Amino acid sequence: MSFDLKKSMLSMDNLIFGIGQISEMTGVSTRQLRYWEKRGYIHPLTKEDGKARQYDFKTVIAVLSIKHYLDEGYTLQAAVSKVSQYTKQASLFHRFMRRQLKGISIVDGHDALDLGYFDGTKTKKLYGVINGSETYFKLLNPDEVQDIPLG
DNA sequence: CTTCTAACA
DNA sequence: TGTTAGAA
Repeated sequence: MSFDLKKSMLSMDNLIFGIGQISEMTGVSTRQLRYWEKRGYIHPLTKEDGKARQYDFKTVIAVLSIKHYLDEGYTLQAAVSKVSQYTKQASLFHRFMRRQLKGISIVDGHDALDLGYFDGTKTKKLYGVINGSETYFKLLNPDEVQDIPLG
């Protein structure tokens, strides 16, 4: 099987954690984690009666995020709401990039995101150039840029 | 030793 | 929420 750039870049999933691990990583008690679950705020991968819960990495991020807002003084409900908004935006961004990111190239001597053909003529591609902290877009013919091998 | 559920502080 | 008991 070949190396999947998008998968490796846009999904740091596949890792599984136990409730104790998440508790240690986030500072949220196992009691709280089970309570948040009952409230419908987090969802274990598996939830068979009497058996240990398993969580994915996304849940770790969610718990850390909720914890962050709780520490800021938000109520649990408000914290979850905040995280939900962020999660939705991240999901949209993720969906877009997963579809549009074709690879990494060199444009103007800098790293650039290959965002694919800009129009239906399949002549020019849109590149997102990254020059240090500065970024800008550029339309170029694919043969005008140097592609960086992936994987 | 860790996690689960349920109940009490 | 913390803690605890007894079972798994």
